[in-house]
Amino acid sequence: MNVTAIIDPLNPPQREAVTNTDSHLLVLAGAGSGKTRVLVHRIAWLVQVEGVSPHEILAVTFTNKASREMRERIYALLGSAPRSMWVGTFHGLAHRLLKMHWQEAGLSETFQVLDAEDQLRLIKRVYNNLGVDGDRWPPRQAQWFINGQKDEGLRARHLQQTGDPFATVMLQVYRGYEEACDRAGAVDFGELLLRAHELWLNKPDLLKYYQQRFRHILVDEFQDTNAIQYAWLRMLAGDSGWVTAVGDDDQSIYGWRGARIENIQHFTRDFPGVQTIKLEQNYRSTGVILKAANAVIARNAERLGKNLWTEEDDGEVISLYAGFNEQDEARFIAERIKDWESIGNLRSEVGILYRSNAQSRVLEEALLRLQIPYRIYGGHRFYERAEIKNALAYLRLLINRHDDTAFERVINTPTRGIGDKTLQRLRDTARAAEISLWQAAETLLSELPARAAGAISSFRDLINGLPTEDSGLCLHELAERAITVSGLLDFHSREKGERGQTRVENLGELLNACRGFEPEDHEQSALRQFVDAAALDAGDRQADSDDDAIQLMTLHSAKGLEFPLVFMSGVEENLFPHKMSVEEPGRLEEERRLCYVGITRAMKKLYITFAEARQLYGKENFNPVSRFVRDIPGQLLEEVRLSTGVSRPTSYAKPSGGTNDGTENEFGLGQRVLHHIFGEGMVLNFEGRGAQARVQVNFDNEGAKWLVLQYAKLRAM
DNA sequence: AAGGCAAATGTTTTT
DNA sequence: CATTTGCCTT
Repeated sequence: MNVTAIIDPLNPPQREAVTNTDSHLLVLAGAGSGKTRVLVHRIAWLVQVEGVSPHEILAVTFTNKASREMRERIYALLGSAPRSMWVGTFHGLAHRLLKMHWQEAGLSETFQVLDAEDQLRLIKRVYNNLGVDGDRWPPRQAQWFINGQKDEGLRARHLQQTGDPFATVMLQVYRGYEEACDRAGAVDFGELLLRAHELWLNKPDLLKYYQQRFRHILVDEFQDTNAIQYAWLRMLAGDSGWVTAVGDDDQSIYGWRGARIENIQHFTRDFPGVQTIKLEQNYRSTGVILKAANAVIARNAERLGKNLWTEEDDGEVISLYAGFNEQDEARFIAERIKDWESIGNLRSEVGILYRSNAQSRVLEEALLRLQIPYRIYGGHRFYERAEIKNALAYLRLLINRHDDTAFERVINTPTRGIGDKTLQRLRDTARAAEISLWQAAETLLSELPARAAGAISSFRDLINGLPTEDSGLCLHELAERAITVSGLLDFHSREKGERGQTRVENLGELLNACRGFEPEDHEQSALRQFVDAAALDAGDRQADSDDDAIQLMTLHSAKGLEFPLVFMSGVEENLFPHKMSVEEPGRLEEERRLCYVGITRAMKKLYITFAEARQLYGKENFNPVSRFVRDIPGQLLEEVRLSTGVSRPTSYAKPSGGTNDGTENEFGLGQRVLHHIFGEGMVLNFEGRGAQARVQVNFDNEGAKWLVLQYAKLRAM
């Protein structure tokens, strides 16, 4: 195989990052600087030039999407699929380890992965058992607490008892939750990492085996690693493994969920002789966009320091638009998109980004009005939908009758007359006798009232009567039987409104996924592997990528993507940076990095928009433009002038008829005005007529005020 | 067991 | 404001 294919498409620092094999490597890869390319080419280099066996390589990412992409690109470059290489997410690899060594890890062979929803349910049950008041201590807070501790590698027994009532309750819940998980053979996401770490900690022989095996460890998005992931990596590397960490401190936006940007510094400290390589040449954006991004991020104090540059031209300036409210902002965006389409561009080349999901609504409405197809990211993903989880629960019961999470989920779905009372009895019995709910149901059959007993025994017969893994049927046939015989399909189809139909469609989609599923190994049944894969992969948010649609998403989910045309919307103080983050400097820096991420998504043209007035949670807010916009040098920005005579949104329309005093002609909505005391501002709203006519103005320095027109002596500007 | 109503609650999200 | 949740009723 030729070396040139590996290194020819690389610039000098990329080449260095690919070929340097005599030290640990820290690759600081700016946005759009070809980081995945470096990872993939480095793997190819190791295999084809250095003669490293794929067997000795472990590459780890954060998302399934990233690991899929890496696999595909390795395959494309090497021309073969190296089966023995471990490529996956932290959670996926940990899961794989725990499956292989379930005994050593102290798990049951059929342990189940809990997703966030399952976890919360279980926590609520622990609350019930312990008699903890859910109103005083919201279960979500306990979930947050537990996950946070696990991210740090801490179990309940590691935590100190303090006088703080909150901490005391949380600790109590954490303990109860750990017990409940153990009893149920359930493992949450954080637990996967924690257990995998402890597995090596407690079984030095196993650790030694993996240390000797994985001589080369490559980590993507290193800035997003949390404490336990870092500890895991460090342990695996030992004294002999070579680590390549690729990341960008400027794109660390997940600190709030445990990611530790400091791991980058720790890496250079903990691994002797780390070579640091910066990738600063950007292949994505115009000069203007990069200069703006650099200017914004430069104001962060805690940086390793990088400056993106490009060989491309400056390109178009960034357009800044001040909408007088969020509807106007959205309308502006939709109109610019119409322009974009009208000159023959694709809609899929456009991304609309926002800080929080709540902002998508108005944007959607505006797009709908102009009949622009869009796709919105976020919300529930495929394997998180109720109907899909119900179907999977039946499949899980097929594999393991003692899967209590699954049992609870479908014992009465579709409803078969097993109420809360019966279920609580099952739980109590199961807990007292340390048996599964399934077993408890068997035991209680004779004691339960006839109706409940009948329902339970028919449920048992139903599950027992379903074809199993070794029935010779293939995966999708098994699944189809399960959802039809159980009555689940029927149940969901009967749901009223559009919902029933979507749910049936989704169940059909699930069968499709079964049909297309390719099992990894042949030791386990396809069914088992499918159920596990579903637990670890939430599924793509939307399947059909062939239709040409605008992409709407939060700034967070935009990381890693790029669009020729980008709208960054709602760029206002208190929204972005979010008001929850402005107090602490550290959190503000993260917001700034988020802004940097947003700007660098744009390839050709960037619009930044904000609203002078915004309805949020039923209250009107007047926020000044974001400080981040002020950080962008003026010559890179062009303020889009409001067209005169902006049409007034219907919600503001006054009752027609009567004489008009002419104010509407003099001061239109969005009109800039000057007041002798308050200075400059923008007209937001009108009220009343004649002598009572009042006008609402958002002054640049004084905020929004209502003024009586006849006294205010406003001058149009 | 389903429907109706009041109350709570509302960054960011992957696994 | 609007959506979700939990509690209550039928």
